[in-house]
Amino acid sequence: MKIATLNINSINARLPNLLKWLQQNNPDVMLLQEIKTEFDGFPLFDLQMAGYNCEILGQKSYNGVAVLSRHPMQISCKNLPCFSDENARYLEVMLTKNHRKYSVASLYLPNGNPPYNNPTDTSRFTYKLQWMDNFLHHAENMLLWHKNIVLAGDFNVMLTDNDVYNPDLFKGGALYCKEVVNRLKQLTAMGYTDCFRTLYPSKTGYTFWDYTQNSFINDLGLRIDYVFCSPCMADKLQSCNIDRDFRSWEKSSDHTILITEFED
DNA sequence: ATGACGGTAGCATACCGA
Repeated sequence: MKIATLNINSINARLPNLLKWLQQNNPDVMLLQEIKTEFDGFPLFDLQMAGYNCEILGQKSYNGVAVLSRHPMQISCKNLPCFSDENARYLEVMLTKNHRKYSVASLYLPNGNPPYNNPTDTSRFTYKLQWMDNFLHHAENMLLWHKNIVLAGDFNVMLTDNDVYNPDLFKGGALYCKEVVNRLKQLTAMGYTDCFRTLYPSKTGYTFWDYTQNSFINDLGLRIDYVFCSPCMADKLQSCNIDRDFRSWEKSSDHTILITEFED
Protein backbone atom coordinates (compact mmCIF):
# COMPACT_ATOMS: atom_id res chain seq x y z
CA MET A 1 0.00 0.00 0.00
CA LYS A 2 1.66 3.13 -1.28
CA ILE A 3 0.26 6.38 0.11
CA ALA A 4 1.47 9.82 -0.98
CA THR A 5 0.58 13.26 0.35
CA LEU A 6 1.02 16.72 -1.16
CA ASN A 7 -0.02 20.30 -0.41
CA ILE A 8 -0.57 21.07 -4.09
CA ASN A 9 -1.30 24.84 -3.75
CA SER A 10 -4.10 24.80 -6.39
CA ILE A 11 -4.84 21.54 -8.20
CA ASN A 12 -5.71 23.35 -11.43
CA ALA A 13 -2.47 25.35 -11.52
CA ARG A 14 -0.51 22.13 -11.08
CA LEU A 15 -2.54 19.41 -12.77
CA PRO A 16 0.14 18.56 -15.40
CA ASN A 17 2.76 18.09 -12.64
CA LEU A 18 0.40 15.90 -10.63
CA LEU A 19 -0.59 13.72 -13.60
CA LYS A 20 3.04 13.25 -14.61
CA TRP A 21 4.03 12.28 -11.06
CA LEU A 22 1.11 9.86 -10.68
CA GLN A 23 2.04 8.16 -13.94
CA GLN A 24 5.68 7.82 -12.84
CA ASN A 25 4.99 6.68 -9.27
CA ASN A 26 1.58 5.00 -9.37
CA PRO A 27 0.60 5.31 -5.69
CA ASP A 28 -2.48 3.46 -4.36
CA VAL A 29 -3.61 6.61 -2.62
CA MET A 30 -2.83 10.29 -3.18
CA LEU A 31 -3.82 12.77 -0.47
CA LEU A 32 -4.08 16.42 -1.50
CA GLN A 33 -4.36 19.68 0.43
CA GLU A 34 -5.03 23.24 -0.70
CA ILE A 35 -6.76 22.19 -3.90
CA LYS A 36 -8.28 25.71 -3.86
CA THR A 37 -11.44 24.79 -5.73
CA GLU A 38 -14.96 23.56 -5.20
CA PHE A 39 -16.19 20.30 -6.72
CA ASP A 40 -17.30 22.08 -9.91
CA GLY A 41 -13.75 23.20 -10.70
CA PHE A 42 -12.08 19.91 -9.77
CA PRO A 43 -10.37 18.10 -12.71
CA LEU A 44 -12.32 14.89 -12.08
CA PHE A 45 -12.17 13.58 -15.64
CA ASP A 46 -8.37 13.79 -15.97
CA LEU A 47 -7.82 12.03 -12.64
CA GLN A 48 -10.36 9.31 -13.43
CA MET A 49 -8.62 8.75 -16.76
CA ALA A 50 -5.39 8.38 -14.78
CA GLY A 51 -7.06 5.57 -12.81
CA TYR A 52 -8.18 7.28 -9.63
CA ASN A 53 -11.45 7.46 -7.75
CA CYS A 54 -11.79 10.93 -6.21
CA GLU A 55 -13.41 12.19 -3.05
CA ILE A 56 -13.35 15.92 -2.52
CA LEU A 57 -14.05 18.42 0.24
CA GLY A 58 -13.72 21.59 -1.79
CA GLN A 59 -13.77 25.32 -1.13
CA LYS A 60 -13.60 28.34 -3.39
CA SER A 61 -10.16 30.06 -3.54
CA TYR A 62 -8.71 28.67 -0.31
CA ASN A 63 -8.10 25.37 1.45
CA GLY A 64 -9.87 22.26 0.15
CA VAL A 65 -8.72 18.65 0.57
CA ALA A 66 -9.09 15.51 -1.55
CA VAL A 67 -8.37 11.79 -1.57
CA LEU A 68 -7.49 9.97 -4.81
CA SER A 69 -7.57 6.17 -4.67
CA ARG A 70 -7.07 3.28 -7.07
CA HIS A 71 -9.25 1.22 -4.74
CA PRO A 72 -12.92 1.53 -3.76
CA MET A 73 -13.59 4.03 -0.98
CA GLN A 74 -16.35 5.88 0.79
CA ILE A 75 -16.29 9.06 2.84
CA SER A 76 -16.40 8.52 6.59
CA CYS A 77 -15.89 12.16 7.67
CA LYS A 78 -16.22 15.54 6.00
CA ASN A 79 -14.67 18.03 8.45
CA LEU A 80 -13.79 17.05 12.01
CA PRO A 81 -16.77 15.73 13.96
CA CYS A 82 -18.18 17.98 16.70
CA PHE A 83 -16.30 21.01 15.37
CA SER A 84 -17.97 23.67 13.29
CA ASP A 85 -15.39 24.70 10.68
CA GLU A 86 -16.03 27.20 7.90
CA ASN A 87 -12.90 25.93 6.09
CA ALA A 88 -12.46 22.68 4.14
CA ARG A 89 -9.55 21.05 5.98
CA TYR A 90 -10.36 17.43 6.81
CA LEU A 91 -11.53 14.54 4.67
CA GLU A 92 -11.50 10.97 5.92
CA VAL A 93 -12.33 7.88 3.88
CA MET A 94 -12.65 4.17 4.42
CA LEU A 95 -10.96 2.27 1.62
CA THR A 96 -10.53 -1.40 0.83
CA LYS A 97 -7.52 -3.13 -0.67
CA ASN A 98 -7.21 -6.93 -0.75
CA HIS A 99 -10.23 -7.26 1.59
CA ARG A 100 -8.44 -5.15 4.18
CA LYS A 101 -10.01 -1.91 5.33
CA TYR A 102 -8.07 1.30 5.88
CA SER A 103 -9.12 4.59 7.47
CA VAL A 104 -7.24 7.34 5.69
CA ALA A 105 -7.47 11.10 6.25
CA SER A 106 -6.17 14.05 4.23
CA LEU A 107 -5.83 17.04 6.51
CA TYR A 108 -4.77 20.66 6.26
CA LEU A 109 -4.12 22.11 9.69
CA PRO A 110 -4.52 25.90 10.05
CA ASN A 111 -1.40 28.07 9.79
CA GLY A 112 -2.27 30.13 12.85
CA ASN A 113 -0.12 33.20 12.25
CA PRO A 114 -1.77 36.64 12.26
CA PRO A 115 -2.45 38.34 8.91
CA TYR A 116 0.33 40.69 7.70
CA ASN A 117 -1.93 43.73 7.94
CA ASN A 118 -2.88 43.02 11.55
CA PRO A 119 0.04 41.51 13.53
CA THR A 120 -1.80 41.65 16.87
CA ASP A 121 -4.78 39.58 15.72
CA THR A 122 -4.58 36.25 17.62
CA SER A 123 -7.87 34.79 16.36
CA ARG A 124 -6.16 32.57 13.79
CA PHE A 125 -3.88 31.14 16.45
CA THR A 126 -6.84 30.42 18.75
CA TYR A 127 -8.56 28.71 15.82
CA LYS A 128 -5.45 26.58 15.20
CA LEU A 129 -5.33 25.42 18.83
CA GLN A 130 -9.04 24.58 18.80
CA TRP A 131 -8.64 22.73 15.53
CA MET A 132 -5.74 20.71 16.96
CA ASP A 133 -7.64 19.88 20.17
CA ASN A 134 -10.59 18.58 18.18
CA PHE A 135 -8.32 16.67 15.83
CA LEU A 136 -6.46 15.01 18.73
CA HIS A 137 -9.74 13.99 20.33
CA HIS A 138 -10.92 12.47 17.05
CA ALA A 139 -7.59 10.71 16.45
CA GLU A 140 -7.80 9.11 19.89
CA ASN A 141 -11.36 7.94 19.21
CA MET A 142 -10.30 6.39 15.92
CA LEU A 143 -7.84 4.11 17.71
CA LEU A 144 -10.81 2.58 19.56
CA TRP A 145 -12.71 1.73 16.40
CA HIS A 146 -10.17 1.14 13.63
CA LYS A 147 -6.99 -0.87 13.20
CA ASN A 148 -5.42 0.49 10.02
CA ILE A 149 -5.30 4.26 10.25
CA VAL A 150 -3.28 6.79 8.29
CA LEU A 151 -3.53 10.50 9.16
CA ALA A 152 -1.51 12.57 6.72
CA GLY A 153 -1.16 15.98 5.18
CA ASP A 154 0.02 19.50 5.89
CA PHE A 155 0.19 19.89 9.69
CA ASN A 156 1.75 23.38 9.71
CA VAL A 157 3.85 22.37 12.74
CA MET A 158 7.55 21.58 13.16
CA LEU A 159 8.33 19.08 15.93
CA THR A 160 12.06 19.60 16.65
CA ASP A 161 14.97 21.90 15.77
CA ASN A 162 15.86 19.28 13.18
CA ASP A 163 12.69 20.13 11.27
CA VAL A 164 13.45 23.81 10.62
CA TYR A 165 16.35 25.58 8.92
CA ASN A 166 16.48 28.37 11.55
CA PRO A 167 14.76 27.33 14.80
CA ASP A 168 15.20 30.71 16.52
CA LEU A 169 13.42 32.48 13.67
CA PHE A 170 10.30 30.34 14.14
CA LYS A 171 10.21 29.63 17.89
CA GLY A 172 7.75 32.43 18.64
CA GLY A 173 5.53 31.75 15.62
CA ALA A 174 2.40 29.69 15.22
CA LEU A 175 4.25 26.82 13.48
CA TYR A 176 6.81 26.15 16.17
CA CYS A 177 5.68 27.60 19.52
CA LYS A 178 5.32 25.33 22.54
CA GLU A 179 1.52 25.18 22.41
CA VAL A 180 1.38 23.60 18.95
CA VAL A 181 4.50 21.44 19.30
CA ASN A 182 3.18 19.93 22.53
CA ARG A 183 -0.17 19.27 20.93
CA LEU A 184 1.32 17.44 17.93
CA LYS A 185 3.53 15.41 20.28
CA GLN A 186 0.33 14.13 21.89
CA LEU A 187 -0.42 12.28 18.65
CA THR A 188 2.69 10.12 19.15
CA ALA A 189 1.98 9.83 22.89
CA MET A 190 -1.37 8.19 22.14
CA GLY A 191 0.23 5.62 19.85
CA TYR A 192 0.60 7.11 16.37
CA THR A 193 3.91 6.81 14.52
CA ASP A 194 5.60 9.66 12.66
CA CYS A 195 6.61 7.47 9.70
CA PHE A 196 9.47 9.59 8.36
CA ARG A 197 11.09 10.38 11.71
CA THR A 198 10.84 6.75 12.86
CA LEU A 199 12.76 5.55 9.81
CA TYR A 200 15.19 8.50 9.77
CA PRO A 201 15.89 9.73 13.34
CA SER A 202 18.38 12.42 12.29
CA LYS A 203 17.65 13.41 8.66
CA THR A 204 16.23 16.90 8.15
CA GLY A 205 13.37 15.78 5.94
CA TYR A 206 12.07 19.16 4.81
CA THR A 207 8.80 19.06 2.86
CA PHE A 208 8.30 22.82 2.31
CA TRP A 209 10.48 25.58 0.89
CA ASP A 210 9.15 29.14 0.58
CA TYR A 211 8.91 30.59 -2.95
CA THR A 212 11.02 33.57 -1.86
CA GLN A 213 14.70 33.95 -0.89
CA ASN A 214 15.76 31.12 -3.23
CA SER A 215 14.68 28.93 -0.34
CA PHE A 216 14.82 25.66 -2.23
CA ILE A 217 18.27 26.21 -3.74
CA ASN A 218 19.58 27.29 -0.32
CA ASP A 219 17.65 24.48 1.43
CA LEU A 220 15.82 26.88 3.75
CA GLY A 221 13.11 24.33 4.43
CA LEU A 222 10.57 23.17 6.98
CA ARG A 223 9.25 19.70 7.81
CA ILE A 224 5.55 20.43 8.16
CA ASP A 225 3.99 17.59 6.14
CA TYR A 226 3.61 14.26 7.91
CA VAL A 227 2.30 10.74 7.63
CA PHE A 228 1.15 9.37 10.97
CA CYS A 229 -0.06 5.78 11.28
CA SER A 230 -1.66 3.54 13.90
CA PRO A 231 0.34 0.79 15.71
CA CYS A 232 -0.89 -1.97 13.33
CA MET A 233 0.27 0.03 10.33
CA ALA A 234 3.60 0.88 11.96
CA ASP A 235 4.36 -2.85 12.06
CA LYS A 236 3.94 -2.91 8.28
CA LEU A 237 5.84 0.31 7.55
CA GLN A 238 8.36 -0.33 4.77
CA SER A 239 9.52 3.07 3.58
CA CYS A 240 8.85 6.79 3.82
CA ASN A 241 10.58 9.19 1.47
CA ILE A 242 10.47 12.80 0.41
CA ASP A 243 10.56 13.43 -3.33
CA ARG A 244 12.74 16.56 -3.38
CA ASP A 245 13.02 16.41 -7.15
CA PHE A 246 9.30 17.19 -7.54
CA ARG A 247 9.90 20.56 -5.81
CA SER A 248 12.40 21.49 -8.56
CA TRP A 249 9.91 21.00 -11.42
CA GLU A 250 8.65 23.97 -13.41
CA LYS A 251 5.50 25.51 -11.84
CA SER A 252 6.10 23.60 -8.60
CA SER A 253 4.10 23.88 -5.41
CA ASP A 254 6.01 25.28 -2.43
CA HIS A 255 5.53 21.86 -0.78
CA THR A 256 6.76 18.54 -2.09
CA ILE A 257 5.50 14.95 -1.93
CA LEU A 258 5.91 12.48 0.92
CA ILE A 259 5.53 8.81 -0.13
CA THR A 260 4.98 6.05 2.41
CA GLU A 261 4.79 2.30 1.72
CA PHE A 262 3.14 -0.31 3.93
CA GLU A 263 3.21 -4.07 3.47
CA ASP A 264 -0.16 -5.28 2.12
C1' DA B 1 8.43 45.97 10.61
C1' DT B 2 8.02 44.77 5.86
C1' DG B 3 7.85 42.14 1.66
C1' DA B 4 10.03 38.70 -1.22
C1' DC B 5 6.50 34.74 -4.66
C1' DG B 6 2.61 32.66 -6.35
C1' DG B 7 -2.48 31.54 -6.39
C1' DT B 8 -7.41 33.22 -6.45
C1' DA B 9 -11.13 36.51 -7.36
C1' DG B 10 -12.13 39.43 -10.83
C1' DC B 11 -10.15 43.34 -13.55
C1' DA B 12 -7.05 46.73 -9.54
C1' DT B 13 -5.62 45.27 -5.98
C1' DA B 14 -6.60 42.66 -1.58
C1' DC B 15 -6.24 38.43 0.80
C1' DC B 16 -3.80 34.23 1.95
C1' DG B 17 0.20 31.38 2.80
C1' DA B 18 4.55 29.81 6.73
